[in-house]
Amino acid sequence: MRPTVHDIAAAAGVSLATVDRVLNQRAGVRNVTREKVEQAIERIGFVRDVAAANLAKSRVYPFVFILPSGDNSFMRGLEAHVHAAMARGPLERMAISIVKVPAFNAEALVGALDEVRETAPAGVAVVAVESPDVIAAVNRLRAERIPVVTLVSDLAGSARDHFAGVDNVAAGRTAASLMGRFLCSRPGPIAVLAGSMRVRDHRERLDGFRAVMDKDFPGHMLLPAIEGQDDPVLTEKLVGAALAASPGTAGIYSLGAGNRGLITALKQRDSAPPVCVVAHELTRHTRAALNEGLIDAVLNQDAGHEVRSAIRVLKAKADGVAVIEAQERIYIDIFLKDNLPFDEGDEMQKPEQGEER
Amino acid sequence: MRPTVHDIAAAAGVSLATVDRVLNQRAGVRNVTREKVEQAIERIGFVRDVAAANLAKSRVYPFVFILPSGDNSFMRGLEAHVHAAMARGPLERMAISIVKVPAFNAEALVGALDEVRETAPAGVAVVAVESPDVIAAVNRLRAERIPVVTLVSDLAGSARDHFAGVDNVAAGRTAASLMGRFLCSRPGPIAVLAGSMRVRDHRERLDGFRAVMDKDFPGHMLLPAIEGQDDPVLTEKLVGAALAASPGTAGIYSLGAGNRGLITALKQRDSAPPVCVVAHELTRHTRAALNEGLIDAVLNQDAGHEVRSAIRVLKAKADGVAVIEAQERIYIDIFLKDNLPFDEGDEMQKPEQGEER
DNA sequence: ATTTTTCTGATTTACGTACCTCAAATTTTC
DNA sequence: GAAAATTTGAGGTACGTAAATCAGAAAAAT
Repeated sequence: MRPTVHDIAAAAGVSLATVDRVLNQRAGVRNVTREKVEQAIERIGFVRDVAAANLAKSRVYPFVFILPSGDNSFMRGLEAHVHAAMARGPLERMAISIVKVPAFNAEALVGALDEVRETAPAGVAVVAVESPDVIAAVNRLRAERIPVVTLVSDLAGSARDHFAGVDNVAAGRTAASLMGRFLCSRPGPIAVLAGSMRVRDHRERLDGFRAVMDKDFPGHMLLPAIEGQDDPVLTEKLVGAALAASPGTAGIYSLGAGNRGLITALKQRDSAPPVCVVAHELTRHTRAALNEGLIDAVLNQDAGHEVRSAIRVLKAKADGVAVIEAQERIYIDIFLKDNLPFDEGDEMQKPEQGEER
Repeated sequence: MRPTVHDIAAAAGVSLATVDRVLNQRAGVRNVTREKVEQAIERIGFVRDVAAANLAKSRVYPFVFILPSGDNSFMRGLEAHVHAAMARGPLERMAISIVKVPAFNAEALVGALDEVRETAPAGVAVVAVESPDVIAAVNRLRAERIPVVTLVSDLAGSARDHFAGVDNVAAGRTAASLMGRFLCSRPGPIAVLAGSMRVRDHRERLDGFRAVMDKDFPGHMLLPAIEGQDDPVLTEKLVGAALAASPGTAGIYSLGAGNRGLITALKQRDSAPPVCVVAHELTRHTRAALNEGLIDAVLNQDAGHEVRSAIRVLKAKADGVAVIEAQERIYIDIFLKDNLPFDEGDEMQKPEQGEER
């Protein structure tokens, strides 16, 4: 049987009340006594029964997710997963709430972070925007011992506890590696399609992609990035124009949110020589395109994993329990048409009105 | 606030004792009363607080993992992960134990399953061997409402609750797809290296591999499978011989446990024309070979994920709680040298004395 | 040495559920 | 309609921890 607080009291030769004072860092214990108790805890290997403690405290964990608003459908998918977690929240004594802020707006994010801090939550998950002010705001949360997890997009230089997301440089490198090998030394320039170059994860992907392309497949020229602003119509137009301008284009790396427009553009040139396409995020559109052979590979980050991982980490941090690092590492999933997961139960991956990302 | 048993009693107009009798399916309640209580539960949306219930019951979950013995290092890695879970077991009221049976011995497995059943565990995870007797033994467990999860290797036709493992046919298909594209229409036969063709997951991988090769890359002949019995020395000899016999070999698919011998054999022919190699399971040997360019891609199943997933599912089933299907799907990880996870905290992936699988 | 302050002990209640006992009420059986 | 059997109610204790009160002991300050 696991030792209990009573066992500590007995082992330390003090009363239950004193043990409680030490355990819950209440005032009114001399240092000598405190040390005696702490040694006893160490000696008998006591670990607090978190479930019982929560029951006694009738504790709920108020967790806050700060997400960008707007119609980025990857983010909307992420939000759907947070909602799913909210629904099962009560079962695990969690009260998850969502705060939305305008995308890529550091000032608004700082405001949200500070407001959230006032409510003294048990943990905060945030899709970070890079800025010194945001770093400072996150650090203010940490200064009040509120656990912070960055989601999807990390915040380098901050005191955040954890990052729940993929290594985007590695993702870009992998995309280049696949692309280069799939091209089979067929020459021709490579087009890059992004939403906007002002987003860190997109920049990182491009950096990784370019690094491997330059090093391992130097024969290919990288065309300047097309910025489709995640707009299907605009993207289709720009991609069509780019392909017309460089008819010899050998490959396209779609590292952002423009897949739907990209796919439409690709369909309109079926007689043209094939182009090797590597895209990000598995949605119903990219899935279909993979199956049709329009897209050769899709790199995916599992939003559901990211959300659940963030919650697990927040809870562990709130409880002062160690996290299983290996469990919380988010892998880049590589999908070819041959290892697509079955559809069932996949609603979350393909938001209803969602575009491709 | 969540409704409690007291709320049920009030809502149904009965006493706490009666609510308790209904909730815990004790005898001595008329059907009319039972229905009244059940309707009240439904109406106010009561869900049992599992943590409090477990506390009251001082419940521990005795889970049993039945693993094959022998020196298959993938299995030993799996066992290490089970041990890791055992260590954190008490924290979550779990008492995990391991039963080892001779590998691929259906009779021994049946004996183990029946013996385990006697101990009335809260759940059983088993690396299945395919046989009607094993199916029957698993069904006997299920008949006593003991949750059963198959691990790594599934048991088709049984009443097991869940399979914690990858889709090996899809893995084989993916390997073929990568291999075919990486070969860039370079001709030549393809060698297949297996441990033994009597294992279901190996067979499935080969089936998937062959299907895609025949369909999408019909130019390549598949050489008969080399069975290296997971022995490094034997494997090295056989692979060396095979490469010498077919000097034009374009690719090697290592679908089993022979990676260490394979790598040694590959190193001894550095002047020979390059061979495209796709292997299974990321270990320190395959990782190094990836980095050196000896292996082109590694497909991996994350043993840690599988173990933790199995435990989560067993616990959920034992509690009568729904599982999050999307969370429990084990993906095939594809590793190129560009997306290898960092080393830190990776001990479990590379068992100390472990060979390549 | 006395007062004040600080520390410690003993005890109680609570969290939500499980499980037990005993008596009372109700239904069934003859 | 009485006896027997079944069903229900009321109440308590327990699980391991938190949090509180209040009295008493020890230390510090005067």
